[in-house]
Amino acid sequence: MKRFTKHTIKNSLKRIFMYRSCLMRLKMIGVEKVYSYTLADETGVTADQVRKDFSEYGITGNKKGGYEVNDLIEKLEKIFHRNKDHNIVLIGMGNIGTSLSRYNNFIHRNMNIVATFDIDPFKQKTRSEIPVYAMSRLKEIIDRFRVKVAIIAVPEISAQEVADELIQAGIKGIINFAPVLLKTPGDVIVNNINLCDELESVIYYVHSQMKSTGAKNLELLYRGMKY
Amino acid sequence: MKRFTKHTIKNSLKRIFMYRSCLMRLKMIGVEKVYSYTLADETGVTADQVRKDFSEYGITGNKKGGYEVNDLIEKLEKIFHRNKDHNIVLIGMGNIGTSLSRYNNFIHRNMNIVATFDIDPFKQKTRSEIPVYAMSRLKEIIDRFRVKVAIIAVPEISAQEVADELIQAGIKGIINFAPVLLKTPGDVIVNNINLCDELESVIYYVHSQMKSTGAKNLELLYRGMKY
DNA sequence: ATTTAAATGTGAAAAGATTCACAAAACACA
DNA sequence: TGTGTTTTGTGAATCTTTTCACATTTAAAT
Ligand SMILES: NC(=O)c1ccc[n+]([C@@H]2O[C@H](COP(=O)([O-])OP(=O)(O)OC[C@H]3O[C@@H](n4cnc5c(N)ncnc54)[C@H](O)[C@@H]3O)[C@@H](O)[C@H]2O)c1
Ligand SMILES: NC(=O)c1ccc[n+]([C@@H]2O[C@H](COP(=O)([O-])OP(=O)(O)OC[C@H]3O[C@@H](n4cnc5c(N)ncnc54)[C@H](O)[C@@H]3O)[C@@H](O)[C@H]2O)c1
Repeated sequence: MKRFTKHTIKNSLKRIFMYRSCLMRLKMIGVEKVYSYTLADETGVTADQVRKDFSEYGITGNKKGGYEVNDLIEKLEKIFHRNKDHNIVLIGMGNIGTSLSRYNNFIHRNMNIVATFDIDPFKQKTRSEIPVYAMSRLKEIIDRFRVKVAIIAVPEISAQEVADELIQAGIKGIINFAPVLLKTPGDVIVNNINLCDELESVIYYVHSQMKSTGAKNLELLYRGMKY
Repeated sequence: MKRFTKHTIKNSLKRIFMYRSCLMRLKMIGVEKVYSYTLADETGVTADQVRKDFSEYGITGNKKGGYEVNDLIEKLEKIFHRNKDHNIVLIGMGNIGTSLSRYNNFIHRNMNIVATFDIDPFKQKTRSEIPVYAMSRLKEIIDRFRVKVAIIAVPEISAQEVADELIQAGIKGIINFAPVLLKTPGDVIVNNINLCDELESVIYYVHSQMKSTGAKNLELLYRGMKY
């Protein structure tokens, strides 16, 4: 019966990524030293949690002295092998694909979209910094740039088909913007981003809050993490 | 010390949204009846979990007979007061903002971006289906359309400032694409979408997997939900 | 009408995540 | 050098989520 395995990223790991991106920001504005509660404050978790997370991943600071920002970033980079560049491909140069291809923050974090692909020959002629290739050249480019991670930004109907092609070409990780759950082999991770669902959940929350001032019903559905 | 409350949406509620969008899709392709394992299969969770979630929200089906798709959708709509339209505003008509403003799926799910805003006077002249207003008209429009939810798609540096203006104007829910944690009062929910972090976590996963074939280290960091 | 098979629905058990609480370390200052 | 203060690091306790297991219901088959 088992068709595929859905990998869910541990909460603690997600938070570690938050800490990292927060540290980069703090570094940029000249902060040199942080305490567990500094990071807590910036990321919306508790200081206990920050320390517990660090403990889980074997990251240590200085008793009383907190953590050196540079040192901490370096430790995280090492643990997450993020010191080298990563080549990415993007499939589907439509609305969202084009905007993602122009997103500078990816590059700032050593993630380079080296090539994009589209079936539409018209899109392939687009003047853009990153080349837009025909789908027929997928494997060639993926091999050449040793790409392991891809972004899917094609319509829902084509998403599974494109995922299959990508996996065939050796891709091991996918960020999927199409609102479908892709079926992939166990060794290929998929991270689905469903913006409609995200927006709906906010609407739902706002609605619930407006209805029940008594927070009785709300309590049931939401958990407030205080700090 | 407490500055704000971070609301995290319950996992079960997120899954309920997945079930819903999945049911809509199944309905479109003509499916009339589903079982807990059908939904499990489509959404990547276990059948037990689907039933447990339904149980939590008081949704029932027919023993042996599964669930009627129409009936189930209706129950979800009722519970989530999603039968009426919701007006949304979007701030920042740059790369991602523009692509979001053109995203059809929002409308298909009764979420209408009624107006967009930008400080750049040039952007305000853009020919687009949805009007682009100056920030000075924020409160006026939000009041007129009774908007409660906003999308922030402005640069990191301006995000907090824009959030403050929105809250001033009566907004109660925010989807934030800027990679910063917004500080908001307890009754305003924020859903942060951080695409860099999402992409990084995929890269991290792929890397770990390639290093440790023994799955020993992996086991520590990822949890595989089978079904 | 009776049996069989296939689902649901839900307490109870297990696993996982968060918070608590406090000992240990280290800095500051007398 | 010693005393007080601040912050880390981590087991233990608590709280939440998921999985298990099975009684219950119902549709279909005989
Ligand atoms: N626009 C948004 O803001 C937004 C937001 C969230 C999710 N999405 C999702 O992202 C996907 C793309 O949305 P969009 O608005 O950019 O759509 P779009 O139609 O503007 O772009 C889709 C692109 O994919 C290309 N394409 C189609 N089939 C292909 C195939 N088999 N191989 C390669 N390329 C192919 C098309 O030529 C087109 O350029 C959809 O699944 C949508 O639901 C979009
Ligand atoms: N481009 C992407 O694919 C992408 C992906 C994820 C997240 N983001 C994030 O989304 C945000 C926008 O990214 P972008 O690439 O669209 O940037 P952009 O520069 O293309 O667009 C930003 C827009 O916001 C407007 N703006 C700036 N300050 C404003 C203010 N105070 N009030 C109103 N409008 C203001 C600008 O005029 C501009 O039109 C950034 O925070 C970015 O990190 C972008």
